[in-house]
Amino acid sequence: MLSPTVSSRQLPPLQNTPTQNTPKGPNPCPPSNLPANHFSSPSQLQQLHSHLIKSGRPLSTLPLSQVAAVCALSSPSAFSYARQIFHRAAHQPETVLWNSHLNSLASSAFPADALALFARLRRSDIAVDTFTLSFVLKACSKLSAVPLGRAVHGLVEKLGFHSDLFLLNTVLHMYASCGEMDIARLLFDKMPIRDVVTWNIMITQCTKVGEMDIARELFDSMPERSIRSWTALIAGYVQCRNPRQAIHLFHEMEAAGMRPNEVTVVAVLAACADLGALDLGRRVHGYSDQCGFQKNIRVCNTLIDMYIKCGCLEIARRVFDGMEVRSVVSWSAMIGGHAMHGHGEEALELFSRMTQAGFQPNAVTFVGLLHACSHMGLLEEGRRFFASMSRDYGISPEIEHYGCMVDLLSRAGLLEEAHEFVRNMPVEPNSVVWGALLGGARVHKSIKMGEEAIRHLSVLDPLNDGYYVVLSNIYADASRWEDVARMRRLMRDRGVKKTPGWSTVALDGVVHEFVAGESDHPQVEEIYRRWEELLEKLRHRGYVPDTSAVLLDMDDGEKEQVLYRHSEKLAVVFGLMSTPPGTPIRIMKNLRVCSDCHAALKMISEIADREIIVRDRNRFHCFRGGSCSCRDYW
DNA sequence: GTAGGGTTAG
Repeated sequence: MLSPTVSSRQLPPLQNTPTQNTPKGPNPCPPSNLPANHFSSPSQLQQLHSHLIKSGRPLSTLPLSQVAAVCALSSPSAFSYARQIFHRAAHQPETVLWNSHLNSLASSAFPADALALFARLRRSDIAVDTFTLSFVLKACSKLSAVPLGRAVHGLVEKLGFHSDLFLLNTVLHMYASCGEMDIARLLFDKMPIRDVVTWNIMITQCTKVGEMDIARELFDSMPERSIRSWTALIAGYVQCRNPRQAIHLFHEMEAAGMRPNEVTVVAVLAACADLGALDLGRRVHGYSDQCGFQKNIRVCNTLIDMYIKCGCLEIARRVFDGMEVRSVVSWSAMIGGHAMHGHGEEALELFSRMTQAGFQPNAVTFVGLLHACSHMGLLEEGRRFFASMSRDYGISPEIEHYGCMVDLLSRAGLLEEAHEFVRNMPVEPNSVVWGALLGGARVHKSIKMGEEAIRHLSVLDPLNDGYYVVLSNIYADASRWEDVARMRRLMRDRGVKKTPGWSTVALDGVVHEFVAGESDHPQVEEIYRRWEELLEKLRHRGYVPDTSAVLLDMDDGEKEQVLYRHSEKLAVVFGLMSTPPGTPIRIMKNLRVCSDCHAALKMISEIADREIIVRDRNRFHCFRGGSCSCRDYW
C-alpha cells in the first residue's frame, strides 16, 4: 500500500490502525493529480504523502491543520506520524500547531476530545504554553470538569504562568462557570492584577447563580466598566425576572454615554417583553435597525418575542417575514405567539410551513403547538401532536408538555381521562399539572376533581391563593356555602395571603398602575365617576355582576363594590377617558382576568367601540365588538 | 493561535 520510496522509518505502518471519522470502504487510489487537501484518514494522508514524494512536490503543500485534525486522536502511531510531518514541513513551532487544533476541539460540540488530545500532548515531549492551558481550561469549563480544571490550575502555577492575566482570567472563568463561586471569589480576591474582563467574569457568574446583590456590588466597585459590564448586569436582572431594574440600569447606561451592542439590545428587549414596555421596545428596535443589527438572528428573535408579548402580532410577523435567515427559535416564537393570542389555526399553519422549510421542531415548538390546541379546544390535533413529538421527532415529552395535555383534556371535559393521564405520567406531576386539572374542574363544575387537585396543590404550592379561590368558586357554583366558608378558614389558618391584582396601561410612555381596591391614582375621582356612567350603560345591556369570584365574607352589595374596583376595570376606564376615540387600549395584568371582568370588557369593547387588548398571566384577550379572541375559552 | 453577555416554554 505504501509507496516503496517512503521508508518505514519515516512513516510508521498505519494501514491497519483504527481511525476516527473514516469513511467505510476501500481507500481510493491516489489519482495522478490528487489535490493536496484530499485526505480524511491517516492512511489516506500516507498515500498522499508518498504521492508527493514520488512526484517531487514539497511536503509543505500539505495543509497542516488538516494533518493535525486527522491524526490527533487516531492511534499513537498516527500522532507520531503527524509530528514527523510537522517537523519537516512546518515553519512554526509544533506547540502552535497542536494548540490550534486543541482550540478547535475545545470550541467544538465535543470538548472532551480536547481533553484527550491534551492527555496525549502531556504524554509526549511537546512543550505546553499558556495558550495550551487556556484551551484546555475552555474545554474544562464546557464540561464542568472541575477536578481536571484544578489540575490545570496547578500546572499554571507549576510552570510559572501565574502572572499571565489572560490565563488567570481563564482559570477564574473555569471555576466560576462550573459553579465553584467560593474558589472563584478567593482567586479573584488574591489576584495581583485584574482587568475589566476579570470583573466581568465575576459579575456574569454571580448573576448566573442569582447573586444579584453581589453582582451589583462588584459592578459598583469596579474601576472601569465596558459595554459588556453593563450588559452582563442588565442581562442578569432580566434573567432573574427583574425587568424593571434591568430597564432602570439601561437608562443609567445611556446616561453614561455607552452605546448598546447586539447583546445589550437582546437583554433590553427581553426586559421590554417581560414588562410589556412597548414604547421602549420600539425605540430600541429603531436604534437596532440604525446599527444594522437586523441581520442578527437573536436580535430578530427577541424582537419577535417582544412584539408578541406586547400584543403586536402583526409587527412581530413583519420582523419574522423580513428575516433573511430564520432558526427554529424564530418559528417557535411565532407559533407560541399565535397560540398566546388565540390564533390556533395560524399556529398550526406556521408549524407545517416550518417543517416544509426543513426545520426540525424542538421541545419548545411543541409547547407552543400544544398551547395553541388547548387554547382553541383542538382536542384531536393536540393528541396527534403529543403522539407525534416522540414518534416522529424523537423528542421526549417534558413536564410542560404533560401540563398542556392535562389542560387540553380537562378543558374539553374529559376530566377522568385527564386524571388518569396525570396518574400515569412518567414524571412527577407539578403544581402546573394539577392546576390545569383544577381549571378544568372549574369549567366543568366538578367538585370531586377540584378536591382531588387541591389535595395535591396544597402540598406542592400551599401558599398560592389562586387554587383555593378556584375551588371555592366551584363550591359557590354549587351553592355549598359551608365549604366556601371552610376554604376561607383554611386559607386564613395556613397564612395564605391573597395576591393583590394589578393592571397597567401605558400612555405616552408613562405606565399607569392600578391595584385592586386601591385608590391612589391622581385621577381616581374621575375614574370612579366615569365607571359609574359606564356601569349604567352596561346594566342597560343586561350586565349582571358575577360575584362568585369574590372570596370574602360579605354581602352581595359589598361584593359588587369589590368587583367594581378590580384593577383591569379601572385601567380600562382610565384608558378610555385618556385616549382619543378609536385608539386601542393595551392592558397588562398580573393575574388571570376574572369571569366578571371578562364579561364586562366584552360589553365595553362594543359600547365604547374600542379594541381592548389584555395580556393576563396566561395569554392575550383581544376584546372587540362585544366578543373576545379567546372565544370565552380561557 | 489565548479570557468575559444574547433568542423561543416557564
